[in-house]
Amino acid sequence: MTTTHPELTRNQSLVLGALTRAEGPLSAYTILDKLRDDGFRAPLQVYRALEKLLDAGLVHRLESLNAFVACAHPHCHTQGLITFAICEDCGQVDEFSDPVVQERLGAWSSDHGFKAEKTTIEIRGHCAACLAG
Amino acid sequence: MTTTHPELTRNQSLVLGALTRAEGPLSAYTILDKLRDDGFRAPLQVYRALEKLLDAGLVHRLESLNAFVACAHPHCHTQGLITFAICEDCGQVDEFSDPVVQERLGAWSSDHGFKAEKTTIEIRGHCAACLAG
DNA sequence: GATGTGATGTAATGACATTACATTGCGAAA
DNA sequence: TTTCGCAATGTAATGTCATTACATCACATC
Repeated sequence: MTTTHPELTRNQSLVLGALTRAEGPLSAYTILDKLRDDGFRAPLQVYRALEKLLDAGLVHRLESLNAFVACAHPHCHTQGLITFAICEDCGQVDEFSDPVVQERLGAWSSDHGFKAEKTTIEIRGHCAACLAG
Repeated sequence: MTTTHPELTRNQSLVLGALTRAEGPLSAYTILDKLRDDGFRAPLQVYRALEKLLDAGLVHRLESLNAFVACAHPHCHTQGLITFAICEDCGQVDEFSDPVVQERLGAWSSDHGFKAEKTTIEIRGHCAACLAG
């Protein structure tokens, strides 16, 4: 079994490349600036590519930052519920998945007849490296 | 012992009032529009009031909506970690706190030497009432 | 009365995202 | 092969969210 992503278009590859090279989240407009030399001119070119990459699970959106980051585990199937730990000093993002958290939030939803579509968990703080500084 | 909030200024009271009357999240600009008749003219008047209300724990910011909501439990002390369940149909927001979730995220932070400052958990979906619709 | 501080008023700008519409490239149906 | 349809793309304009900069006011303290 392989996780077959649909072939990426040129624009999608460029955006994914920019996010992968950057070791941290980028805003759509920052991506746009990085891709000017590749012919990008307008925000929509970035947002359209991001939409597909998000659907494919290759990129995540960080709601508390209004920014985007390349998935740390692009080979795996889309995980269930991902938590992001974001360092406010260096910008690094750690991505992990806790089954107990997922189970507890799922239980609340069940108990309340709530149908969850998308769950965001983001921890803002300071990573070990920066604390050691 | 009582949780004494500093007295609210006129602008802060107006903003809190608008959020309390609205039974759901409001954007800063929506609040501004609602308070035109009370003399509000500029976004900053709203954002300044929101800042204090957020600090006091009387209002929450929903990151995935870029909007604000009056706290459902304004009498209690500031809770630890609050999860928001947001209905995409009716806009209603449920607010709850799960100690196990808090414990698990805290454990991850400890394990990784990460110092959490602020954690966001938001579940977007459809509430029971709207599903019954 | 002079001074300092926190709240307020106003304008301008910056940052993030979407709508609207024209065009292009390419595969399938005729 | 031509035509049709559709997805991707290009471009401009606009909408939405948030902050910076600076002037003013209210009021307590000295």
